[in-house]
Amino acid sequence: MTELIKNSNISVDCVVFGYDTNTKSLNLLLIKRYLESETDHKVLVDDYVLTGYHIYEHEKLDDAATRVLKELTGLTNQYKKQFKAFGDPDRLRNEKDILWIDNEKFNFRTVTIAYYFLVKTEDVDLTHNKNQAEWFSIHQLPELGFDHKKIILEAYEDLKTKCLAEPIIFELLPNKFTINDVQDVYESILDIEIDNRNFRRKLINKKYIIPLDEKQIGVSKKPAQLYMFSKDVYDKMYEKNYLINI
Amino acid sequence: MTELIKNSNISVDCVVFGYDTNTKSLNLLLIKRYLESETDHKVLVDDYVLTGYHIYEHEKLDDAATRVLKELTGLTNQYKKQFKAFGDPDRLRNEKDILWIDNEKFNFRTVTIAYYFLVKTEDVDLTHNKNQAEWFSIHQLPELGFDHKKIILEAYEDLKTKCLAEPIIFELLPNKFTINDVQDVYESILDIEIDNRNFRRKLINKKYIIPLDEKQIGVSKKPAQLYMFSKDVYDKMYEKNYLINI
DNA sequence: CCAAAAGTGTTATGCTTACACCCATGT
DNA sequence: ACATGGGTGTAAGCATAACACTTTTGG
Repeated sequence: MTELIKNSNISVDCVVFGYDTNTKSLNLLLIKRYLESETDHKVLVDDYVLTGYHIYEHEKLDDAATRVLKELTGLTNQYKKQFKAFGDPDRLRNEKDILWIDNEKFNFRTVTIAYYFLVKTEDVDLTHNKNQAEWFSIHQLPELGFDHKKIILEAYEDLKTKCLAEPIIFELLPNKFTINDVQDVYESILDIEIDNRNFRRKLINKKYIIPLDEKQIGVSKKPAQLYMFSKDVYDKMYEKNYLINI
Repeated sequence: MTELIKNSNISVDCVVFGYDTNTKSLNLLLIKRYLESETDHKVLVDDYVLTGYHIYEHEKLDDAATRVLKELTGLTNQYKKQFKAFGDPDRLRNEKDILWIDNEKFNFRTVTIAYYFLVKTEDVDLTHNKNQAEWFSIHQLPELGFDHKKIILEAYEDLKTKCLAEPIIFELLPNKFTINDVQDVYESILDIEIDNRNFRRKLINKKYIIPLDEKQIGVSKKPAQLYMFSKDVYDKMYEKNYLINI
């Protein structure tokens, strides 16, 4: 199995952003890290971390990230961005991290290549996952191990910037959505309020936001018009306009 | 010397962008890679690569990049951005790379953390550098080893995007510059033409572009007004305006 | 006085922002 | 009929884009 030789000092870590259409909230998928002392059963470590793993000797970085996401969520083909490498020699040297690493036997000096993924929480089935994975609101994170708080915050900053410039927002929405759905996602990610009339006009004017011959069904109030996003149209009309905005 | 234990499978590579005010061109600093066969003196490898090196066991990634830049140029405190990690298992496995690595004895599976730096070519003294470093126009690159062409192109794309959104352009200019100098840098980086009247109005209206009581001297035609960029003013007035621009 | 680069103004258009009420639907 | 969220219009201000000539200086 030469395929499975690990590079013990290089890993990928995955920041999994999940948007929940029901609660209209941006969430983060974290896994539990728990360790008891063998002698007196004292709780040594009890917090959360990002999902991640070492890269294999013959594996591309992107493939390692995709593998790690798949193991946790079963999902493939999700939007993925490699956004930063973290390699501070002391990044795994907090007290709890040292206890954990003694137990798990990996390298204290591990450089991690951090990715973030965009998924819909509804697509993830957590009922029988063995990692005790849970969704947490981006605004109410639990205690985090390693340097994962830092990684998460940097991923979030990158996401905020990126969703202003590229149509990644639609990765977090179902294929058919209402204008207000889109507004809700922006408001959740950016943590701002947006004027509905202006937002609506702006979006409807985009040629790649295509109204469908369909309205919401099963909704208890006035059903809203559904739209789809056409990546084809977007890609065709897209020309970098080089607007200097400093 | 435990400080100097190398991580033989992790490196940093530095894309050094240099703007030459005289030729008004964006350049790249590359070092020569040359190898002859010991037996018949046939030229085995003769091309250029980015400057880079392995990281030391107790060294931060940023510090490794800074060290590498300093060794090549003598410069410190330059604008620096870690923009991507490259870790394809075959990234160092072209024919010439294999010959080179056999000679230099490092790991075929090296993940490199790529940085780019912004410098002024006039600040770099290449007259007695031992790496045979040379400046090349970003639009006329020589043959490049490893996956460094790919790394350079991705750095350049990132630079183009970033200079539209953040005032990094001034890293490439002297402290005192004319409005036309700034326009020249934008035109060089973005490879576009900009209307001088519109550009001038736009820049002069920025509060952080401060006119000095000085004009160009030693210039053979009408001397232009000099300005400076105030990072303080910029930072103070800067508020993220969350303009959705998709 | 000439060459060269610096510098200047106007108009049209489109996007952004601010703002408050009516409408359609399911229950 | 009513509660709920969906949906609509206008005006002001600002930034952008297009466009060509005059001014200043050193030589």
